[in-house]
Amino acid sequence: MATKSEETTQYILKTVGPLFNKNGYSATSMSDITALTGLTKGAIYGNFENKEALAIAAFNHNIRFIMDKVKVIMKEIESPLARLYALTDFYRNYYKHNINFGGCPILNVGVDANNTNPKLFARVKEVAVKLENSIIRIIEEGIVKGEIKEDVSPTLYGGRIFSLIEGAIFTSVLMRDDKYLLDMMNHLDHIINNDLKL
Amino acid sequence: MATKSEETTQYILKTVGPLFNKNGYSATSMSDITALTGLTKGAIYGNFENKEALAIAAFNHNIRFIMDKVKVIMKEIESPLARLYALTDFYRNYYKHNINFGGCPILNVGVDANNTNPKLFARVKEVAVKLENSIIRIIEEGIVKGEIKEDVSPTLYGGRIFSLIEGAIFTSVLMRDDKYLLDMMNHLDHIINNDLKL
DNA sequence: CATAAAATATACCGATTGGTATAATTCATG
DNA sequence: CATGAATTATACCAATCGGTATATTTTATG
Repeated sequence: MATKSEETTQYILKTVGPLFNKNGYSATSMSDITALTGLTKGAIYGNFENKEALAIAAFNHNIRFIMDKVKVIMKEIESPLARLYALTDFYRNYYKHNINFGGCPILNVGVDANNTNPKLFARVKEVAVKLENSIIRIIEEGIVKGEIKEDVSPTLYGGRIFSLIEGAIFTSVLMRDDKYLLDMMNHLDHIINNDLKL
Repeated sequence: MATKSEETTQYILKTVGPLFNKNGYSATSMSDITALTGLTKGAIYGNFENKEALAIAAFNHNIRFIMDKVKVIMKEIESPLARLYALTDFYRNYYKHNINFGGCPILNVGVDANNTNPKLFARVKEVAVKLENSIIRIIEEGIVKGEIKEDVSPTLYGGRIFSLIEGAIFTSVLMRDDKYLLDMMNHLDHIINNDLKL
């Protein structure tokens, strides 16, 4: 049980996470990392194979950082429809909670790693599919439980809701204004009420 | 009239445009640029002050490359409502026409330059606002011409449509599947028909 | 508290980075 | 077609890049 090493590993990840999320892979140098963490290359390379492995680990850490909050909220709610409304509420608060963190890791790394870092990009895609599927499963469950219309396509609406959220995060982070995200969540509530809700 | 220099300038921009759009600012080196163009540093730095100025010029070139196509389409159409439908049709074809080009420059550079390159980021924001405003103006004109409901907020729907499009492009480029973009344009048509159309 | 192992720091590596001074070449024009 | 100006190529710069070998320090344990 390498306690000390595991501690520094976690310290590095939580410190470097926002840095990678804000600056991207190429714009983040190992010197930036040693400077911000206050550690030396020995400590970094003692715990991570190379920069790429560190970036992937940091991305995973960032995702868990956000998704753990969602899971806590979702665990309390059994109704699929209520879970969808909870999702819009979660993203209503997303901007103010995540702007200093650099916005959405899926969006940032999805754009950043595309065409430049295949391994990192593959991991982002994996997480995106997972997230999309979790929305799809909520809708499917809603249909089974008789809360959502039977003729609704879970895959179609799952992908649509995912795109819709990412787009609104992008615009709000770009414009430095959460109004886009807030309005989109109103629109999403409207979709739930009119298209999904039975 | 510096003809030769202006020719190389344009050649550099059209060659380097897709490179910057796909790889981003930091991941694109001057060596990449000289290699791809077949020119030397003398030619590059003879026509552009530095890498940053070249990246901004490349972004502007990329934007014009796409927006010129939109303008050509829009010029033929006088009805605001018809112009909105033409917009959804334009983005239905967007993926297959732009995937080799690297997707949407506003999305890519908006994410890439955020927190890392203030000048480039300011330019992206400027273009995004301009694009958003052009959608807003279509809606405003639609209200004036009695094609769109009077109680519709042009700014709200302008921002919403912008976010919606960018989000769908992101997901389609991430997933390497244009189904997200196609479905979102169906959804956008639905919004136009139900929320906007009088 | 001695000791071996684990973890971190130090010093260094070749390669590449963006950028520049200057040489060579191509260009337009009288 | 000679000539000066505009343009591009060459050779080089210090700084930084990601990464590594080794020395030092810290840690856990008998």
